[in-house]
Amino acid sequence: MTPHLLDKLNPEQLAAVTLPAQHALILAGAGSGKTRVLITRIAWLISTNQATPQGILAVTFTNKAAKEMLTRLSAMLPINVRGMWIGTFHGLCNRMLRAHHRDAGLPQLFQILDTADQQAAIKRLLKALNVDDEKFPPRELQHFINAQKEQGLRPAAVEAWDDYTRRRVELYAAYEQQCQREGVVDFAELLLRCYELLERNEPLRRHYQARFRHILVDEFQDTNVLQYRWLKLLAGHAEGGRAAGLPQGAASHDPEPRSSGCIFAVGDDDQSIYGFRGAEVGNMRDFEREFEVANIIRLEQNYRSHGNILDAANAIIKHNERRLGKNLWTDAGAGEPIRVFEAFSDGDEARWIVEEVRALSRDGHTRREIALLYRSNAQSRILEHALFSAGIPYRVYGGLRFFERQEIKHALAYLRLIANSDDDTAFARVVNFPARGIGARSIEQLQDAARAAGSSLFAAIPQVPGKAGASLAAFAALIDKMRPAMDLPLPELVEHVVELSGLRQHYQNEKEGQERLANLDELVNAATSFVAEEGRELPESEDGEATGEPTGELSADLAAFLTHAALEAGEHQAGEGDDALQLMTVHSAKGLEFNVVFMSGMEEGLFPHENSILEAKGLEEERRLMYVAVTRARQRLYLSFAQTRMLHGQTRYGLSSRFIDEIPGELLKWLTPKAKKGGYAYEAADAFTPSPRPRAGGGGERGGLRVGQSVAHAKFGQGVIVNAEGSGSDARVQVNFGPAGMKWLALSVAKLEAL
DNA sequence: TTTTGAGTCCTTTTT
DNA sequence: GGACTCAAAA
Repeated sequence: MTPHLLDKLNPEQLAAVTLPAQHALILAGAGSGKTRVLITRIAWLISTNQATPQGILAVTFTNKAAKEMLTRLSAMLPINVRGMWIGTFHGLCNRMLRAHHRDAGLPQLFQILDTADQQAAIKRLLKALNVDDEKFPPRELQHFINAQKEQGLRPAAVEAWDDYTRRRVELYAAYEQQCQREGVVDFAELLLRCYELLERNEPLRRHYQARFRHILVDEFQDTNVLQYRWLKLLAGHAEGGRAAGLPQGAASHDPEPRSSGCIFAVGDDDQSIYGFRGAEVGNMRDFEREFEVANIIRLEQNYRSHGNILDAANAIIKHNERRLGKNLWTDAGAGEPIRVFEAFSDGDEARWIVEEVRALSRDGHTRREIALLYRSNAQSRILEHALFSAGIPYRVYGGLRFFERQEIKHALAYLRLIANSDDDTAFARVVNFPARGIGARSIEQLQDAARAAGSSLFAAIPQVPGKAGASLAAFAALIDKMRPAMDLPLPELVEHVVELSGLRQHYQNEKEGQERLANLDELVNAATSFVAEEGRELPESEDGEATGEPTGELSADLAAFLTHAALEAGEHQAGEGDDALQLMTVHSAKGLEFNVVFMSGMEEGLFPHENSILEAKGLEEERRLMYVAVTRARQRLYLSFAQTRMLHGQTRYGLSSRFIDEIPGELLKWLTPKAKKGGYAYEAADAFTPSPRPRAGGGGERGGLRVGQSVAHAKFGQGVIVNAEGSGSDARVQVNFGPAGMKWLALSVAKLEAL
């Protein structure tokens, strides 16, 4: 027992940590010590012998959070956390599927498709079935399939209302067959397959139910339908109606005796920002009702931010209607006001940030403690450019991840082919890369042969006659030649494959190949550190699986590495230890905190993003995102926006974000003169041709129209011009008509009346 | 078959 | 601004 474990907790935190073994819901505001409560709870359960490390399952959403949990836990307790079931939903499901791959109907070395792989697989499928990808855009189909899976729906269970959807369901079914044949699994499939495994296999389900006495869930507000059902299954909570979408109710109390664990869920409905990928805030309410949660504890004291920052966050989130309700407070002082800066252009904004960062550095702030946040990844480029020119070290999270770079994916595809030659996605990726004279026609022949034989592309190679067949056979020979290298240690295997595949040679010959070569070397390093990594989980052997398989331990290394590459694509970052400025999207900033936060791009259409402005639901999610952004800051918060911004090669004119207006004025300190809304916009009257350095205010106007101008339209009603492009007779304006939506109107056609 | 160049669409956020 | 697709030329 570690007596000082509970020392520094406040009464609410203490109550949460030491709750009896019942279902519990902790509503934890930003910075209220949520993670701390979760970790201390685990430590407390173990050190008071209420649970064994093996009896605990703790699940998070990001690898970052899972890793942190493991580190902090091992600092608290003198135990080996290695074998513990702590990880992301995807990671834990993967682990379960690997352990019971046969019961789950998967090959032992099944591969995981990331988003790009999945899209490639769908494109390949559409091509093979001769489906018009104009009518069924791969991206859209991908979303459709994932959405169904996240609802827990197999093709047979999807209700198709129209022909279009019926066809999409057919394609969904075909996609499933393809994946099954190739032995690959996409992200959503990991969860669904694991859920079905537990649901159908009663002994297995009982085994895990009996084992996991305590199930702890971080960021519960981000769970989707399927994840919630998975949790229910593990906690032995019977599902109501089996049919999808049926509200339970009939079976609200346990038919099975309580032979299983209880759920300790921690969440903050105000920080639910993953609705776009199926997260259901409603799960919090459902959980409360279905599990008859007696213990709801609110953690409202914030230990992170100064008062002004917190007041701003509270003021913003108050504009949302659907809330469980909670108000953060702090006993730290009010602190500094929130600084607001208006820039002429995105470039000016970036340069101003650079200057401000320099000043902060002079004042003794560490760069590591300064974060630069933005709404979308595309915004990072201009910031990076300015920082790079200024010689300020920085580190970008997210964006193009290491394992998503093309040269890395190519190398991994060779490795995947070695592990599983049926992996057609990997096959298609590298069969002609580097170029070896196998073009579209040869592939087509091969595909026909494969379809006729019902086999994978690789297996169908001997079927192809002639010259194409010879080239293909040479490729097959190449892969076969690589295979013995599986007996080498992983880093050497990677090195070997980079060499034999001709990738190294290829990039050496390429003009821009230097960086790619460096990345391939980095991949070897990544393999080295992966093998050396201490905290890596060992292959599960408790259920007698994974014995007697022909595959040796080394290929288990390979499989684990490939899994790591797919599941933890973002984890591998160079320059981790440096004192660098932190750049990331608001989404990836969740769960982190910094002394100083710059929130850039505070413009209507960007933040809130124009795609979400129209529906209340979308806008509320944007607002929660803003709430997350604001609450990342401990001492100082900057909000900045630009009047013009380059977006997809076009100049866009922005208004300041409504979220700035939602902060009480007395909390703000304008670093530039505050203009009246709509009034500051320079007139774009010159037929809206963007001028390089727009003048502010004044000047003549044409037809009384300019960005920020209120207008009236006969059909759509009143609105505000938010954007403009083109000139002369091509001039078009984008108008936000509020309830009637966002419209692009040609000035020569639409009759707009200036108000 | 491969390479190159013009043209198109894109972009929200992540495991 | 860039990744990707498709057409024409080597």
